[in-house]
Amino acid sequence: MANGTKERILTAALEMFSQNGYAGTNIRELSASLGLVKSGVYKHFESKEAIWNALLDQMIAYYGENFGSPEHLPPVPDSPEDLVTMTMQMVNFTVHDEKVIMTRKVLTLEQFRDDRARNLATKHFLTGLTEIFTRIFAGMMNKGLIRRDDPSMLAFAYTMPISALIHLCDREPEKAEDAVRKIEAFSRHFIATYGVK
Amino acid sequence: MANGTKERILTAALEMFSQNGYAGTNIRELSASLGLVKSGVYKHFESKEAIWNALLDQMIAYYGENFGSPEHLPPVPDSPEDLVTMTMQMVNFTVHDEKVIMTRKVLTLEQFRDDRARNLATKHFLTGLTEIFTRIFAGMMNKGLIRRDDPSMLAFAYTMPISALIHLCDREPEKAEDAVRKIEAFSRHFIATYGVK
DNA sequence: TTGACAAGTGACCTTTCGTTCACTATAATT
DNA sequence: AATTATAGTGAACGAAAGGTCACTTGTCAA
Repeated sequence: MANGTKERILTAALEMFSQNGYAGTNIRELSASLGLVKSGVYKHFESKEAIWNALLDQMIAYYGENFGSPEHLPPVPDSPEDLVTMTMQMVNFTVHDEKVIMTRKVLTLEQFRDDRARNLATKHFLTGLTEIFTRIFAGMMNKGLIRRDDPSMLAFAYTMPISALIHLCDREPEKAEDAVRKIEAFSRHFIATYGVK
Repeated sequence: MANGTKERILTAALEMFSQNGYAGTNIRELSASLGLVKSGVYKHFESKEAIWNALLDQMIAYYGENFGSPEHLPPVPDSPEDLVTMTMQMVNFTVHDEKVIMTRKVLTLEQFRDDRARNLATKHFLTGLTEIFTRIFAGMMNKGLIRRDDPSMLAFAYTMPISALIHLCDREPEKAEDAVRKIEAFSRHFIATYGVK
């Protein structure tokens, strides 16, 4: 006993919420997937909503630690090819990491119902990505790698098409390979457009 | 009697599904919002799933008629400013039309559960938009308005940031004005980048 | 006028849901 | 050794879900 069941419940909840949404998930299945009976869950959480809130706490904390913090910023690329490489590393991680995939799906499914999910979704899908690449592009402009321009506009123009293809991977995983290739092609096209010759 | 109740049910279903999702919607509330009792709904649809399927049929047909058909393509702009104007017309419509908003939300919420919703979501959010603007940019290249380049790549690069901000409007309607302004700024930046001088 | 039918009602059924509770087994504490 | 806390069980509960059915009512065709 006493074996991190609370964590296992949260993991299972993430999995089920990301597949069926909050309303489409029931405690019976959730506990069964952990090999225990549904009342056992209530020894660790007082309600379904408490599970949801704890999961959101965890997601918010995870995001803050891994994406929201300034010290976790990727280094400024040294060459156009470096930007492509760095981008593809990030993309390959985010497209294949199960936990990150499920987090995106949950935020997608609950963004209209829960305020915290709404806010985190906007960070995850829009402002967070843009902020990271604003710094990157500002750095690359200083290094003379890309033409001087509004770095936040470039970041927006760069990250949103990539984000759209990441969403496609979540929706149709069998298209993931194509999507990743398309991202790389887009990245090269982007650097060809904005890079200095 | 006999007053298009079937249509009214579908309208109410679109509204409720787009707010609470399929699983989060119940027939009692749905019928109550139409001023009738839940068994009345079953005179028009044999089950909740039948409502869902009919709604999807309707959404697919609507998309085919208004976006998927070649004859409904917007004309090729005659100037860079024309592209901005046309874009903002489309954006202002899509961001404010209740039915279109609710359709996007439903597709967002059910894309992981229902195959037809999945396919329509990809069309709606990705391939459909890209195809339309591929033709537009090809036409603009022929007119010498923008530099020769891969039109489908440009269409992708143009539509996805716009799409991301449209999703933001769905998620946080109070930010809609800002988002629309940002779309216009992006559109101008895009044409400044790819337009011939 | 009557008969048929479509549309809507209200009571009811079954299932499933989230949640509670008395109880048990185990491990740690005193 | 006795006690206490923790984690888990299984039965049960009330509410809410989707769905059925006998019945009523209004409309129109024969």
